[in-house]
Amino acid sequence: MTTAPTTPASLRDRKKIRTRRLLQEHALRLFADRGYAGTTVEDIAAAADVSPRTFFRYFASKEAVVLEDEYDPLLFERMRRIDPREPPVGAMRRIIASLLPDIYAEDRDRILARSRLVYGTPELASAVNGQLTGFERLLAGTLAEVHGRAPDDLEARVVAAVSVAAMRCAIEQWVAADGAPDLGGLLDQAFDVVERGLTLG
Amino acid sequence: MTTAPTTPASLRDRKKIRTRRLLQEHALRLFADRGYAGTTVEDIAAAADVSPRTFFRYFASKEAVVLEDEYDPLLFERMRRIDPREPPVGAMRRIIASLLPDIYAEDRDRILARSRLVYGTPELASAVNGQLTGFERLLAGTLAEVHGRAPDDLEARVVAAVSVAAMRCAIEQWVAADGAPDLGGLLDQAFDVVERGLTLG
DNA sequence: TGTCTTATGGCATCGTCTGACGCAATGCGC
DNA sequence: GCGCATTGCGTCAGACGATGCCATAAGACA
Repeated sequence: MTTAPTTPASLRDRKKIRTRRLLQEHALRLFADRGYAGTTVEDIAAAADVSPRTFFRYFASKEAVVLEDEYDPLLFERMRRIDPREPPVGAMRRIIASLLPDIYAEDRDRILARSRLVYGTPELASAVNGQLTGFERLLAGTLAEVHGRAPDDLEARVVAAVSVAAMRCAIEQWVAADGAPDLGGLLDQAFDVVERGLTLG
Repeated sequence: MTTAPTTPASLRDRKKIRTRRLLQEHALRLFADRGYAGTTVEDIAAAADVSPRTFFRYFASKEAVVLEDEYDPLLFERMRRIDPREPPVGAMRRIIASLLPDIYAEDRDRILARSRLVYGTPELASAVNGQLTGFERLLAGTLAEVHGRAPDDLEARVVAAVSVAAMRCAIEQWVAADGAPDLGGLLDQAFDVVERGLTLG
């Protein structure tokens, strides 16, 4: 994932980054140990050796510490550059496929663990849906703009919503199978169903 | 909506039904007045003249008082009777179309008001997504069963997820336009996009 | 070193939600 | 009607998430 070298800047900034990472790591460890509901923000703060108040300065909510995702911005960035002549679904496939290898190489296990936690915890699953909705909205807007349609165009929204839904299915399946099958293959399968107009093979 | 006459049964049961309805009505009224966040469970309980503790005996959460929906079971029921030879999307269209007139006639305004509240309140929007996920899962299971596939079949899940997504888009559009366009027409438009493999017209 | 900025901790508070317990209303067999 | 079992409800106490406020400590900068 060729994380940019990002000079640590000042001591202050380095500390902030460190605290943030500490909080997230301890949180995920504790969640895995005692479950999400069985872990309080106080526990996490204590483990990271900061006050509970400070936890909420880094994360807007207990959920946020799990949902923070560094890949969304990347995906957005690429979406914005879609060629209007390219069929929407094809574009989605291509972009995801181009992002996947990097993610796979570097963060596969971390993402898998986090996903297991998310899908095993109703509250988190619901929250991640909210996140996907945001993504969907942005995607719909981009699609509408690229194709010269009104910002709230129904067809653009459907394309966006359906693409996200297909993607989500593939990922869920992947997580459910403990990351055993190739995610790229599952995504292809899912998008194939969509492209042939939702008929069962 | 030809609500079954359902004899009121015992006095106790009638009281329970009454309290439940009271809580829900006052809640929706207060939410409309002061907003969702601006209304506390204590307010609702006071308006309905019960203790806050009692509120939670009727509704599992503050959200639940909004999300309670009497149509889901109906939709489920019809889904279960799908003919395997019928294309899945066509079946969805047909079932929804058959349900719509009744809902439209009786509860259109109530549903519209509730939907406005839900989509205008991020927390509720997220919660309703969770509800849709449940519906999606059930639909996927039914589809898989009807077509003789494994319960977690990816294609069945994609079909379910995508159908629900398309439906959701149409409804959101309908609500955003204040119920002005015909919901049936929007649903047709949305499903058309899906059936032609997600190409923009 | 001295000063300005900013991150943090502590405290208080609100709101959601849950468990425990006792009381009162209802249902029911007589 | 009467007495007993059932059950719905209010009260109390409390955990937990989340936020505002203020004092203080740590880092930035000259």
